[in-house]
Amino acid sequence: MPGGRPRTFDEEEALERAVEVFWRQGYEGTSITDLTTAMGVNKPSLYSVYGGKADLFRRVIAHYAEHDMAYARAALEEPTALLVVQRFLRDNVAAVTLDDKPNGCLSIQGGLSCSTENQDVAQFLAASRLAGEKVFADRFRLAIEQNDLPADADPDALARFLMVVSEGHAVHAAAGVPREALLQSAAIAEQALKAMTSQPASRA
Amino acid sequence: MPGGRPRTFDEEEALERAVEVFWRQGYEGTSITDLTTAMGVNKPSLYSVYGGKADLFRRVIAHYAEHDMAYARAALEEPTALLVVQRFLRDNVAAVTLDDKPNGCLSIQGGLSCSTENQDVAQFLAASRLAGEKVFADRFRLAIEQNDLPADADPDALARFLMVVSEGHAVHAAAGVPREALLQSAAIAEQALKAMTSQPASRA
DNA sequence: GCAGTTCTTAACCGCTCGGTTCAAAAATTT
DNA sequence: AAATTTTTGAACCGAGCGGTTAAGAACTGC
Repeated sequence: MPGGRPRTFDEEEALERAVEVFWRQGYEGTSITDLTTAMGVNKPSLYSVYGGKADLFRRVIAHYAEHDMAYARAALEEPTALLVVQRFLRDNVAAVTLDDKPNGCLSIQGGLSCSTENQDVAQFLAASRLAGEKVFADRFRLAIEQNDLPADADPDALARFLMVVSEGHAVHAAAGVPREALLQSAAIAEQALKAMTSQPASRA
Repeated sequence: MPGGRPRTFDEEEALERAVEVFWRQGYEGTSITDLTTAMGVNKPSLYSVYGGKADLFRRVIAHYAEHDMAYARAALEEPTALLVVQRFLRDNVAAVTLDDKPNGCLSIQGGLSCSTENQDVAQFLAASRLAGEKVFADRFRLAIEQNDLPADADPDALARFLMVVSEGHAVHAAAGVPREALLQSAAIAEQALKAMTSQPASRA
C-alpha cells in the first residue's frame, strides 16, 4: 500500500559516515551540518530517520561497538588468558591506527568530557567502557577456575590494567603516534601480564 | 598617575577557577558564560585581562602544567630510572584522583578531539603530551649512559609505555574509577618496567 | 571637587546551534 | 493518468555562542 519517493541515501551507509564524524570530532564538536554534509542526508530526513543528534549518537555508538570493536569480542574467545591479552592488545593497537578510519577510539574521543548539559553522553560512554572491562575480568575469573591463571591472581586488576593500556593507546593514536610505536608499548604491557600470570604472582 | 576602579577578582585566583572548568568540561564544552560565572569575572574584564577564550585556555594550560603537573618534573629527578617510573606512576594516579579537583587530566580532557575549527587546540594538547614523553625518554637515555638501565633497553619505548599507562589512568579516573583501583593497575605497570629494566631485557 | 583612569553592568553584534515547518518534487499504486 | 505516499530543499525558529560597545561607578592624584 505504501509508495512514496525513495531515499537518496542508504540508512546503514549514512550511519557509517556519521560514525566517522563523531569519531573524529567528538559529540560536542560535531554539528548537525557536519553530519548532514558527511552523511548525504538532508536535515528533515536525518530527524525523521535517526531521531535527533543524541539519538543518532546512540545508534552510532551501537554500530561502532558491533563492527569496529568486534576484535575485542574475538579476543575474549582465545583459549588461554595470555592469548586473550596478547590478541586484544595487538588488535586494539591495529584498530586505533587504521588507515581508512580516524585514529583512536570513538568510545573515548566521542566525549571524554562534555558541557554540563551533555554530561550524560560522557557518563554513558564511560559506563560502556567499564562494562567492557568487566567482561575481561569475568574471562580472567574463568581462567583462574581452569587453572589457566594462578589462584591468587586478581582478575579485576588484570582487566583494569588491560583496559588502561588500551585507552592509553587510543589517546596516543589520536595524537598521531604510528602503529609501530604503539606495538612497542603493547609488547611491554604483554611482558607485564605474562609475568603476572605465569609466576605465582608477587604483586607489589 | 594610575587610579581607576579596583578589580573585584584576583587574576591568579580566577585563572585557577578557569582551570577547573576547562578540566571538567573540555575546551569546546566550556562557554564564556561558564567561565565568567565560575571565575567571578565579567565578560569585558575577561576579554581585556585574558584575551579571548583561546588565549585564556593557553594560560590555563600553562598554569596547569606548572602547578598541577609539577609531580612529573619532581619524579624525573629521582636518582634511578626505576624510582622515576615508580614515583611518576604513583603520583600520577594521585593527581588524577584528587578530591578537590576534577578527576582525570586537563591535558587529555581539555580537548582530545575537537570540531574542525578547533583542531589546533587538540593538536596543541597532543604535542605537549608528546613533548613530556620525550623528556622521559631523555631521562632513560641518561640512565643507560649511567648503567642504570641495560644498554639494549629502548628508552623511547619505555617512555611511551609510561605515558600510555598514565593516559589510560587519566581516562579511567575521568570515568570515576577510584584511586585504589588505579593503584593496582599502576602496580602491574611497575612490575613490567621493573622486569624490563633490571633483566638483560628480552623484548617481544 | 575635578580630571584622569580603570573596571563593571547591561545591552547589543553577527553567527551558528539543534530542531521544525511546509510546499514542491518524485516515486508507487490502482 | 489520478490519487497517494514519502522525501526533498529551503526557509524559518528561539536560543546560545564568542566577542564588542557604551555609559556609569569607583578609585587616584591634584
